[in-house]
Amino acid sequence: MDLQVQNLRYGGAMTRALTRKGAATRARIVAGAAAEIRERGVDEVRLEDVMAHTGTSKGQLFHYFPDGKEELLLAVAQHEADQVLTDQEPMLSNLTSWPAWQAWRDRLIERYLAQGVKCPLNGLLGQTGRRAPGAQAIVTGLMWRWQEAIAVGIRHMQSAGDIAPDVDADRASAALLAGIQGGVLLLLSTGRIDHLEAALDLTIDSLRAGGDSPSRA
Amino acid sequence: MDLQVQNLRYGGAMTRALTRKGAATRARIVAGAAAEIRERGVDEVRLEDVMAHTGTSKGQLFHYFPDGKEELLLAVAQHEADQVLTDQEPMLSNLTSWPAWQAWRDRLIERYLAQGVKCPLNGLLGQTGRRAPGAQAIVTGLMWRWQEAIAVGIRHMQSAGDIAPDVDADRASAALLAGIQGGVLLLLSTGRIDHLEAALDLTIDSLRAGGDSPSRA
DNA sequence: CCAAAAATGGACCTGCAAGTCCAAAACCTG
DNA sequence: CAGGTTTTGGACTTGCAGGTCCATTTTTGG
Repeated sequence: MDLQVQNLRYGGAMTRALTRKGAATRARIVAGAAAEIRERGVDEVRLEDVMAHTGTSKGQLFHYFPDGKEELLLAVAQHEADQVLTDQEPMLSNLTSWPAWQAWRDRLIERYLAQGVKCPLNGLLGQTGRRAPGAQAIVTGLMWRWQEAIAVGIRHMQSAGDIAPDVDADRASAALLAGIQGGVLLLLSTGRIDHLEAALDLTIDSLRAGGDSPSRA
Repeated sequence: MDLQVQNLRYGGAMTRALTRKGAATRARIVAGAAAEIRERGVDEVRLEDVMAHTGTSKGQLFHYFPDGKEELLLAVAQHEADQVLTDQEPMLSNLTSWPAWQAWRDRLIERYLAQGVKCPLNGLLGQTGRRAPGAQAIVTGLMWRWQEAIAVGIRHMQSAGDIAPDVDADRASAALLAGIQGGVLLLLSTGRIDHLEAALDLTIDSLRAGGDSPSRA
């Protein structure tokens, strides 16, 4: 029945019977839409733009995304969310020494500096987030994975004696992630990278110094 | 010529000749639109919704906002931006002791906890931000005022000897603001207030402890 | 009380972008 | 190659939200 089938499941229903060619087209649409959205913002992108940019027709769009724009945006969101973490590798998974933390920090700065004002997820959160219930889940999942990766790094440093053992890794990683997100947000709105730098450096320095003074429960 | 006139200027052109009644109607539209947007999100709100919610007609909308939706959204953004800082008073302008910082922190938590998922500015930034050039300026201005208020608080604490003098107030306030923004963003996407709490508490604690170890230039 | 200006109501227009439909081509399997 | 399935192209429909327009009412200063 199914020959070269690639089941790509997202929300509830699964897509079936995708030919190799079909899968390629589908991927091309997602990638093209993602690029277009990064460039112009979510609500500035019409389906027609995606068609033009990817060399596809309306029939194809609705063939691969029967629920239309919403489903496409969901796929794009997933695509972009995965990209965010991938872009931080292998640093993010190797926070095992202070130079390694520094390298990760540098990668983040470099990446967002290059990206500039084009943040796909902020837009997708704001706009897809309310419409599609699934987009919320995608972003939440990304944040959770991100924070957990940081927490793993902190715990590793603790086990090596480089971070005080009384630091709450979960709270510290939550704070650091918040600083990153806010830094990116401020980069988006003000165009300056200062906040991201300051948040990263000060929070990491605080971990280095003595970390979480448990003055609060 | 002009009797009871209230000139409300925003971007370039100024609105002229506003009767008392007119000003009231205009204010009612802005407030109603803001409420509607907070409730449903920017792109879910149609002009018709605003009309229904404020008891106005299309003629009125375009009478007070000749440039249509864009101009209205700009006015709403300004309205909401002002509100953000107002909601933090008088705490934000009185960061003169550690209990005062704590009170400010508590107010922030309380406020955003109550507000929950309804963040007007995030949506307005994402959607109006790209369209209208002015919206970007509004948000930037808000962030700048916010950060400056925090910096003033830090400097005050330094002059009182409660924060180490080698702390860079600008960098520290930038980091704290980033933590707040990220915390709110994460509240929006995950529904949990943990990140905001962690960012606030850890950053303030770090200021309390010894602050900015100037290991980096 | 009058004339000018502002405020209001609501019918109407218009463009556009999402979504529908179907017929033709390409493709796979046996 | 035959028959079914997937893929593709593009014309057509549709709904709707933003914006225009003007006629009517209200307000205002003198």
